[in-house]
Amino acid sequence: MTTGGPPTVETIAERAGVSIASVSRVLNGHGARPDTVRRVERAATELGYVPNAVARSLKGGRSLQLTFAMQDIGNPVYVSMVRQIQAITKAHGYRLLLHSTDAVVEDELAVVRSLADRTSDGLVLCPIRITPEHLEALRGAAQPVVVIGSLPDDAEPPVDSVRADSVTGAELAVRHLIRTGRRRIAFVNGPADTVPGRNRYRGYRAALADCGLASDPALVTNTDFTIEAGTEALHRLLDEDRAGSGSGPGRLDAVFCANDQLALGAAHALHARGLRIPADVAVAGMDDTSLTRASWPPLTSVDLGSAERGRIAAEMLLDRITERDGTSRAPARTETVTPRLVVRASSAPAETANAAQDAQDAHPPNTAHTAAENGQEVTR
Amino acid sequence: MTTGGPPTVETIAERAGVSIASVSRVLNGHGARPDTVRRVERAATELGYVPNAVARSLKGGRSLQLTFAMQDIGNPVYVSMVRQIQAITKAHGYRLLLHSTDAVVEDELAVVRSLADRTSDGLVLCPIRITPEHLEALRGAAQPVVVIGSLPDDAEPPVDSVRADSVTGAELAVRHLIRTGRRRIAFVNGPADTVPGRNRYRGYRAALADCGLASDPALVTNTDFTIEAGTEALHRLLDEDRAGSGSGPGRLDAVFCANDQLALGAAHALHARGLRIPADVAVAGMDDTSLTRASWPPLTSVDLGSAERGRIAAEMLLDRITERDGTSRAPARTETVTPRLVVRASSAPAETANAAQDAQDAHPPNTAHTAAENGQEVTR
DNA sequence: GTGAAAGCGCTAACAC
DNA sequence: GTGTTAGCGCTTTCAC
Repeated sequence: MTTGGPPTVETIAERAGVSIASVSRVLNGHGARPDTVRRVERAATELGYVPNAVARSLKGGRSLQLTFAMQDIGNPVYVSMVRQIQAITKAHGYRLLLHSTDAVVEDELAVVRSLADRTSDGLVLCPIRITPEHLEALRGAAQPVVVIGSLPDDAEPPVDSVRADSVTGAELAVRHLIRTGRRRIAFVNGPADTVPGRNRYRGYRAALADCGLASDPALVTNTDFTIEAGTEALHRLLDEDRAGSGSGPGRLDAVFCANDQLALGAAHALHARGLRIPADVAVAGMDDTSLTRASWPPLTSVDLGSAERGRIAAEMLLDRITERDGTSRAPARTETVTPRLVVRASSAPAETANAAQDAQDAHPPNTAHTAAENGQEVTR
Repeated sequence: MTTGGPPTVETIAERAGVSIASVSRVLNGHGARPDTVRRVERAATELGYVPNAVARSLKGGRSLQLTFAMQDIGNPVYVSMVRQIQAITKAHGYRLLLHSTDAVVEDELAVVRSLADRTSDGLVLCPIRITPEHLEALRGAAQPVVVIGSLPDDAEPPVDSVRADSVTGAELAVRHLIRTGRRRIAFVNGPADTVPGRNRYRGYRAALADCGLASDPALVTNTDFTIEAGTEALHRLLDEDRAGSGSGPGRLDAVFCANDQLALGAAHALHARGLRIPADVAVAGMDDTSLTRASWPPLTSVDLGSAERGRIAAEMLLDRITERDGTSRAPARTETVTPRLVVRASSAPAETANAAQDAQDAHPPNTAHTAAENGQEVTR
């Protein structure tokens, strides 16, 4: 008999005068006599019945939940990923579990291992760094995993992945700065011992070399990915640049930064010194976060496709999950998202900067031009 | 017997040569003979056993999951809430489900009702607006709910809630602007038909009145909570202000904005017109999001405690959940978070602004002073 | 088309 | 202490 708790199939069955099997069938639309359908639906409505999803999961072997794990949701890059992932999982009837690892490796591994607790049908993971332990954990994952980031160039990667092409991205930005007349281009990079740090530096060097410009080590610096660090780094570079101007070809005329936070920090340093952006120094960042529009002048940035990576990761994950119901398992895929330069006022050519400034009075320079217009610039 | 699937208590029991009950006891630390403990733990380790959390939930009646539902994670205010909530739920052994309602009322109601599916042990809800349907749904919620926002001032509110005091918050900002010498203070507000919109306007009016300043309707405007809307709104106000300057006491010397996005937009308009911040026009926003430090000069803003509201909401929810194991149900609580003014360079006094500008060359004006210093200013 | 019954994996009485 | 057993709420054979 039915107790005082929330209604269950049994409660409905009693009320409708049928068996619990019929209740289940009607509720899942598996066909029944019209009369039965009517009585069950009536009872369910009257009792305000809501199926117990946990019991369903246990029986069905699927939780209808997906997990997204990243360092810290405070980073705008992850915010755009979450938005995409959330939208897609929701559209497919999955709930989204959010997990912040706070950049603790052990926590990342724990997330992968906890896939075995059947709480989640799959995982999108943004690791800070891929260690051998990661690879082992991924290989033994109890549920499908998609990694956002760069897996080692292995013959057989353990899981699907989506990566940004930050080498090309950095090249795009630096070429753009050169093409618009800049010659002494500083580079404020993040930590050197990370994959993004290395790749963005490679892109910077490559673009300079391709355009026949020497790369001056005094113009490159590494620091943390924060606004404050960017400000401090640029003050330092400017001090040194001024001090050594006797030997060098003159003051720097552009700053390329490894992400938008650094670029904003750099812009602050320039403002504080009374240097004009872009008339005196052009500035460009990476990631094309919402900060680009918060900055004045609006910040040129390279969109490394954080939203798109989120979307692709979610889709890959859902593919794997539906695939599993099928037969064979396809080999792991690796997708690379094409970067896109978004030009805004912070990198307008120096010669036309003043004219542009006047024009801004009427039309604030929020209009962005993408690399589509100058796609041919991208050679690689 | 055991099939090829993932290991279960039964698999372990067979391997350890004990009953499944003993396995369960050992795994939950309920005491057993040392020998039994050893054998079970050994078997579990060897098999890489991970308990099925879904089965546990079904048996235990708790999912160990909590839900946070808000409009859109893209809004920085929600990001700081999520961070806090995530940290607290994690510390208490709960997973966090994220739900974006996209400001669709029907979706918000669905979230509340879906608490009956036992997928989540509780909900923190940030509704865009509280309708009678909301109240009804909240009253019948199958699990504890905490609302972040203003419930109607009812004798018995349906659930716990945490609210910001944006009336006082707006007053703080406007009083600060007045105290630092501003007299014609414009107000760029969000939509007028929302609770925040109404309250911020009340605070603005109250501060002006208290200081004996007339409030000029021509200085107040309503628009959307976006950067672009802020830019457009301020251009409009400036145009009108200039046009009617014959009758008015002169051009506006400060802008108070109902959130940081609007304030950044307003700052863009000022920059585009060549007006200096804060020398010509002071700017202040609300919410104290990360955008305040992205702006140049750094933006004065009122911290309405989004992080703290998130923290309190999560704690209230956990209280309710543990309480339920106890006896009686305490009446619904309502907490109000005290706003805090964070003064940055965008609102430095006009007279000293130029001197301050020079000082910034050495020390970028990132140092913030909180209302703690001038707390007595808050009279209400 | 419908009902009886098994079983998803686990925990907790209950007897021994 | 330990094993047997019931049962959380649901879906799905399997007979009828």
